Amino acid sequence: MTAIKCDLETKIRKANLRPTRQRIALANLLFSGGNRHITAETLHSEALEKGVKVSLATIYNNLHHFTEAGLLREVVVDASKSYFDTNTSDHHHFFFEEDGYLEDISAGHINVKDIPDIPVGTTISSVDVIIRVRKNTE
Amino acid sequence: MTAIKCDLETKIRKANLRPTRQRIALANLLFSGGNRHITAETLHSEALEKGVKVSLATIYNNLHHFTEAGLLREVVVDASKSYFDTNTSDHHHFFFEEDGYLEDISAGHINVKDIPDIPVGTTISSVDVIIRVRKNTE
DNA sequence: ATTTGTGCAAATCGTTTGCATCTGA
DNA sequence: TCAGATGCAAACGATTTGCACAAAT
Repeated sequence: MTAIKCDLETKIRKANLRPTRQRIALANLLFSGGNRHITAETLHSEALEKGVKVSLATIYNNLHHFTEAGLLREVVVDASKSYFDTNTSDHHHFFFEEDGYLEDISAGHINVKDIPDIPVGTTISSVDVIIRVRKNTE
Repeated sequence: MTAIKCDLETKIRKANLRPTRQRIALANLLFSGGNRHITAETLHSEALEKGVKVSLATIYNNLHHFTEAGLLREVVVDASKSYFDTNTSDHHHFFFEEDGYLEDISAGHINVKDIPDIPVGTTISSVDVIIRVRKNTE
């Protein structure tokens, strides 16, 4: 427990953030398992379930702080809510439309070739591939 | 003018929609030029500018009707607002992050290869490639 | 002591909905 | 006639903000 906490504290400190009780708890939920895709709401209820008292405002604050610090990556797949991905490396996504579930696709599994020229004075900030998947209607 | 109107009316009729004054006016704004990327707000103000009286609710209704009818395609690039594309063919997008501007990339200009297997019982509903572009900071 | 974070409730923004009224077939 | 469209205003859900209080350095 101390080990994990220490790791998280260092991680948080490196991001120039103060390791507060709530922040550590959220980091713990986010970064202790494998890769995760969460929304503010799911993280909030998860926190409450585990007895961590945090307000939604704090959830949003920290999701944004973590994102700015490069600890999270925002994934835009749904017009109505924001997803955050704990996998910040270069990769893509399956999006299961019915249940709003995301799954990583490692960058190596998709070849994006022949990207057209971009306007002078601009830089590519990311190339996002989203494969939307639906259950068969039979 | 009649020619255009007639074309639009047929288009609307084929979509099983009634060619009402507002609907025709909106279709005219959407489908008379080349390919366009619009939001509810931009379409609304454009309509008002041209003296077409339409409520926002009607704009939303019709954007959705047109989308369901396959006359428009929704593009999810920005968590805070929805874009609709008059180009419904298979293609991708540049997204200029600073000004929220979209630009088409024809499907032929990007090769997406080696798409991984999708779960049994599911079908790919679309493969969206978004190249996010930012102005250089110099 | 000073700066940063937190929680609450109110405010905001895009979008949707309910309902009375109008309009096209 | 009458289903389908429209407009308005109210409702909505996700996100944000303002501000008083609490915690970290």
